Amino acid sequence: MKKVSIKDVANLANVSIASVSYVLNKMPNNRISETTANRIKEAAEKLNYRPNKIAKSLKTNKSKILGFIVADIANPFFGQIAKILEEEALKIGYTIIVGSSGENSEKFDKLINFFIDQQVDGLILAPVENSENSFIKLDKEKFPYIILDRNLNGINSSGIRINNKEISYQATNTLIEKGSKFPLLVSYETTLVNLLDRDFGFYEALKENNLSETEAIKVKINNIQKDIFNGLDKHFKKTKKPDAIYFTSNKLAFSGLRYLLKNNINIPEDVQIIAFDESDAYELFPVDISYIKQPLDDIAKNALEMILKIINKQNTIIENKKLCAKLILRESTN
Amino acid sequence: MKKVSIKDVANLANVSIASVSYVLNKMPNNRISETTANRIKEAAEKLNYRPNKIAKSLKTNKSKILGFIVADIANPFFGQIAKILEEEALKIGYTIIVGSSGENSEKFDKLINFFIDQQVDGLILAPVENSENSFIKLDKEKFPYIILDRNLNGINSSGIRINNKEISYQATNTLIEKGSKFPLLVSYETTLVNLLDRDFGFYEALKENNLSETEAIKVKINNIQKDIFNGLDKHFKKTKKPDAIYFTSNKLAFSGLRYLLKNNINIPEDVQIIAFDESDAYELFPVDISYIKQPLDDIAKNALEMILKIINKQNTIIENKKLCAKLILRESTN
DNA sequence: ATGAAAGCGCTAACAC
DNA sequence: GTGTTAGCGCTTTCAT
Repeated sequence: MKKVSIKDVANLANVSIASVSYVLNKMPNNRISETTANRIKEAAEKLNYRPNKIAKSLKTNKSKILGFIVADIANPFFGQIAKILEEEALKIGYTIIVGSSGENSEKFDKLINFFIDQQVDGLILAPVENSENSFIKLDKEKFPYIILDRNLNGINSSGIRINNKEISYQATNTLIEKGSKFPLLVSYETTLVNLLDRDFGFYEALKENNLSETEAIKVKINNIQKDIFNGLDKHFKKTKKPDAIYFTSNKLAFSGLRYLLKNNINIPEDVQIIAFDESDAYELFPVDISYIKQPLDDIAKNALEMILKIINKQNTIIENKKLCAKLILRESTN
Repeated sequence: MKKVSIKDVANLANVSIASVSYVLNKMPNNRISETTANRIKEAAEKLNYRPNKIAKSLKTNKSKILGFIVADIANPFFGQIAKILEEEALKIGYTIIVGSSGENSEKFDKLINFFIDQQVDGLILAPVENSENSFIKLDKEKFPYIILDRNLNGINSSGIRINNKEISYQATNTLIEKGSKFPLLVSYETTLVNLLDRDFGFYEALKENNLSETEAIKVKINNIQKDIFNGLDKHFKKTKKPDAIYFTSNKLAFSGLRYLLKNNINIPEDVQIIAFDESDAYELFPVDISYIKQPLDDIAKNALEMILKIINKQNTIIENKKLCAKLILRESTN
């Protein structure tokens, strides 16, 4: 069963391939009479003609493929965004290819190259630590890309992010309002600015309320479980135990809650909890956890819109969109 | 900054484009002397030449892109497989594009068409209910594809699946051995054979042990939470309450465990639990849940291997690989 | 050992 | 209103 090409359609309809192309691409139709147009459409239908996108891409120099590089596609946060991205892209004839960097800057760079070789029209990137060089290269080649979710020191590119600092401030303030005197921060040991902003928001709230800083638990990104168990163990063996915890990511909350569960620490009586990110998993925890809900849908849709603008050169200036996360209060904060 | 093409490399190296192609594709090297080869490599390096895969695809009629259609990429089961698939594919120069059907046969068919138009070399498909026609069409066009995870009545295609019936039998048997007299089945109302097999395994174990069948809870795929809450409510208000539950998917377990938690039903004292699929979420549940672990890594790797074989016509017969899931026993079964 | 050239399927400028 | 044709960047056959 040979593939049918534009030539076959032209033959059957007794027209030139140019006419077929014109009709099937719905060009401004002062060309081609309605009768021939119909003849062409019928022929295409009859032969079940499927235009070859590869050939089209080669000619137009547009692949209509977008690359999306995340830290880990198996993380529901990125999974959810990928899903929406893919659905929205499909509607306008774009395809998304996804790669997982695993927080590794070499893999990250390799994926970028692979995707560019694949002739993607643009990239949506969630940077990893030490990936600055990848961005410098992209900028030098003027390759269309945007940054999603994260932030790199010294790299100023268009991107979609959320109000990390403000929402963290708000979350911490809430903990304090509800009575916390010794709130504990559990966050990453990182240089990623978006994550550091979450810390800043926390500390700002402390300062504002004249609370002294307790030593935060700073977790290595590839040693989450252990670092958290050890850290919490230390804090909860003190006489002055934390009475509230702010987890700056779903994965951190995950391990942390597990610790609290195993050690019979009561929420919210002994400690209040607020965690960044929504998670299905919270539903299986005995206490409904208060959390910060990111606008995943908006993030994905805005990202798509922004990268398309850049590809089509409707945007020459650097644009930074900051979307608003929402604090969802439940049992774990009274 | 114009893109550099094979022509530019040829010019700089003072050779024909054919020679460039030969050298860069590492053809059997009785052609081209080592000196010219080096000259070409240097030129390519210097110009930072990146072969255009689109052009190559057009010529070779191979896109090196594989389509992967799942029910929901945000479901960790599929997310995990997608991740491994993508990583393995990358190693051999293939790209994976993923689509989510949302259990909708129309969307499923649309994605297939979209991916074929995209010139994918082959498809890895997780069928949805009533998607038989899509497969009949694919078979008619002899388009390379394999089926993953699921099974459709009347469709006999190459695929990767697991021992649903056997492992379900084993799980149920375990529940009974540990003392259950009234095990309850919570599964889907579906025609998907792989899921029905899980039911069969359950019933077979009952029969073998001369236990009478309790009325199973059959959940509609788009109304999981409600159906389960209502179903369990009914069962736990009877005098003859279930003393063990077998959930045939992670999503079912999810809602079910939530019910048990909210209603203070003790595990394993009141009911034992076994659930299909691993889940991070179980880690936040007060009791460690026994579960059936699917060999995700093997599933993905075998799927890739199998579709490649079919694409390269090394396989003309229909091959069905059945991988073995593993029962992981923890607290919820004593 | 190397080059010339055809052609993959399409778009779009140009010709009539 | 419709056809002719160049050419996108590459692979590969055939010639030399």
